[in-house]
Parts: sequence; C-alpha cells; structure tokens
Amino acid sequence: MKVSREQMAENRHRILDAASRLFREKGFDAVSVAEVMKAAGLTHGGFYGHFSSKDDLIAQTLAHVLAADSGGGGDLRTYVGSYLSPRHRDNCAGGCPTAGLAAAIRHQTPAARSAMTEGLRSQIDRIGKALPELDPADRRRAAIGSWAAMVGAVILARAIDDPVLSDEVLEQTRAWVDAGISQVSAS
Amino acid sequence: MKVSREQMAENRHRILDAASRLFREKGFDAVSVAEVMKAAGLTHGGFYGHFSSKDDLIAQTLAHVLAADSGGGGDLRTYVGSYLSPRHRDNCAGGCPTAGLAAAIRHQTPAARSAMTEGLRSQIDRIGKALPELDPADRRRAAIGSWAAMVGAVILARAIDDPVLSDEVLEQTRAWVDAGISQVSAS
DNA sequence: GGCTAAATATGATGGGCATCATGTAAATGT
DNA sequence: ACATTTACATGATGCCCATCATATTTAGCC
Repeated sequence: MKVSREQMAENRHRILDAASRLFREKGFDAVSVAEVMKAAGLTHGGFYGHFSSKDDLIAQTLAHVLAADSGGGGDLRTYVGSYLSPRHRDNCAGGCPTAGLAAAIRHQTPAARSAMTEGLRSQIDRIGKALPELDPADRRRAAIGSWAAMVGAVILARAIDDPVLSDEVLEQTRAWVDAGISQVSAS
Repeated sequence: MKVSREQMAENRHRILDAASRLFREKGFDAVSVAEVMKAAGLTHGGFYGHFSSKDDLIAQTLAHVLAADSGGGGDLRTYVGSYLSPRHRDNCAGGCPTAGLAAAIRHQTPAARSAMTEGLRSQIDRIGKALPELDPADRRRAAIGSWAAMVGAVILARAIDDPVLSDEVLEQTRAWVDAGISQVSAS
C-alpha cells in the first residue's frame, strides 16, 4: 500500500538507522536486506524502491552515519576517555562507525570507500581543532596519531577474548594518548 | 587417491598458507572453502578430511599464522617504519594478520578469538621487550599504545580512498609513535 | 469523488556455498 | 604380494540471500 510522502521519508530514515546499527553490530556481510527491512518495521519487498542494491544501501548508510558522527565539540581528553571505555567497546551497534566498519571498507564499492574517506577526513580535522594550543604541524600529527591509536585500541579490545587484557588495552592506550597530547603540548 | 603421510602433512600446510593469504586479502566471509582448496592445488572434496568445518579452518589458520608472526627481534623504530609503510598497507595478503583480521574476529568462534588473543598477548610482550630502557609500567604502556596506533593506522590507511591522505596517516602515525617512544624514554 | 501513480507486501527465481555421499587409487602393514 | 585403510576427487543436496515479478492499497491530483 502506498504511504504518504513524509511516511516514506521516515521509512527511509528508519531503514538507514536500522542498517547502521545492524552493520556495526554484525558486519556488512552478515546482515541481509530482509533483516534490515524487518528491523525497520517493513518487509523486504519495498527495499528496491529506496535503494538500487545492497551496495547502494551500504554506501548511503555510511554517508548517513558518518555525517551524524559528532565526536563532540567538548574537551578532547573527555572524548578520548569515553571512546576508550569498556562501555564503548561493548556497544558496537551504537558506537563509532569507524571502529566498527573501517576494516570492512576495503571490500566495499568505491562509493562506500569515498564516504568513509570523507568521514575520516573530517574526524581528523575535528580532533585537530580540539588541540588549538599546538602549532599546525604538531596538531596534525597529534590528531592523526591519536585517532589511529583510539580506533586501533577499540578494534583490538573487541577482538580480545580476555576481559583483563581487553580492559588493559583500553586503559593503557588512554594513558598513552593523554601523555602524547600533553608531551607534545609541552614541547 | 591416497597420498603419503608426508605429502598429506605438506598438503595441510599448503591449505593453511593459502587460507592465511586469502583470508587476509578478502576476509573470512568472501573466501569459500573451494577457493582455499583450489589455491592449495587440491579440490574441495578433501577438505573435511583435514578440518571439521570452515570455522575450524579459520581457527587453525589463525593459530598457524599468529605463531609464525615474528615482529622481529630487531630495532623497534625500524619495525614501526616498515609496518607503517605504503608497501605494508598495499600488501594485505602477505601483511600483518592482526591488521587484516582483528576487526573480523568479533564475529568468529571462541576458538578463533582465543587464538587471536594469544597472538596479541605475545605481540605486546614482544614490543615491550624491544623497549628495555623503560621501567616496566612505561614499557607496558608504550607497547600497548604503539601497537594500537600501528594497527589502527594501517586499517585506516587501507580504508581511505585518497592516496595522499592514506600516505599521510601512515607517515604521521609513524612520527607520532616515534615521538611517543622517545618522549617516554626521556621522561 | 474518482483516477492514476506510487509505496509496500507477498511470493518467485536463481546462484553461491558449506557440507555430505560416494567413488578411486595408492600407501601402509603383514 | 595382498588386503585394507585412507586421502583425495567428483558429484549431489539443501539452505540462504540478493534481486525480480506481481498484487494490493492508498496518497495525491483533477
């Protein structure tokens, strides 16, 4: 049955949100189109009215979730602390899309890779802006190095099957990033 | 046809090597059992004589490749430099299994996760041993923080669709890790 | 109010893949 | 040397999934 324009727009939004959560939680391959539609409260039939293919859904979902990805205008240390927390590690579905999906981007279409690239570019810029006390070269290096460590630590912490070591990876990386930012600031 | 004991052992080894390369290059899901066997010079029929399932192959492949993963007894800065090189970024199939597979471990069986955990534990220890000038607490923090940054940077560099930014992520992370190691050493 | 087009539902279709069944020939032990 | 076991090959089987075909209902326009 046909639905109103605004209902359709809301449906589309729900599909993207559902896809975003499911992809982060289970990976692109392990989520079926039908599963996404069901999570959005629809059936699989209407899917191709919204997207031309599953690859198209992936690309649009990435653009959607990376645009929404704030990173916060707040204090960088606070952000690092929450990023490198057990809570974030355990919340794949609602957590950072870069940590959850960056490694899988390699196997996706150019459109998806492009969306991820732009998301990373702006994330690096955002972190850089949170380090105004540094000169531009140090700022760039600190932003990229910190971001790589943060993403890497969450990926490793999620891969590790021992809660003690997993917690340690998060906490030591937090201390390391904090120290790196401070040391550069002091140099 | 039956083959000799040693031929069978060699076949098994070839299967694991082929699987290791294919998994790193294309991911666990995108590689079929038949593809692995073909790459090993066999047909898919004999597979279940060597492994009880594809999941079993994944777990054994991880144990195989992570045991072989040296990380080198050489200089840490040299290792970091080669790890964070465009050459390594572009060589998924032959590159670090952690960078290629860690993010996918989340969706694998407990046996696979356990193999990855042990691999990471020994890798962190190895990096720590390459920092003998630090006291134990700093050493541990530097080892974990550096390793997280290295893995994260390679994953990000591989995800990015712009060679300039991708190269920059590698190079800036290399500089950041170098500086971090030095700063801690000097503190 | 009635017509038309569009959004979604239900129900195929076809291919890929993990796993299994069976055949075959060679290695191993006596 | 022979029997037997066994490692591998060939050839199903059945499931899951992306995509398509068709039906249905209702929004949007006159």
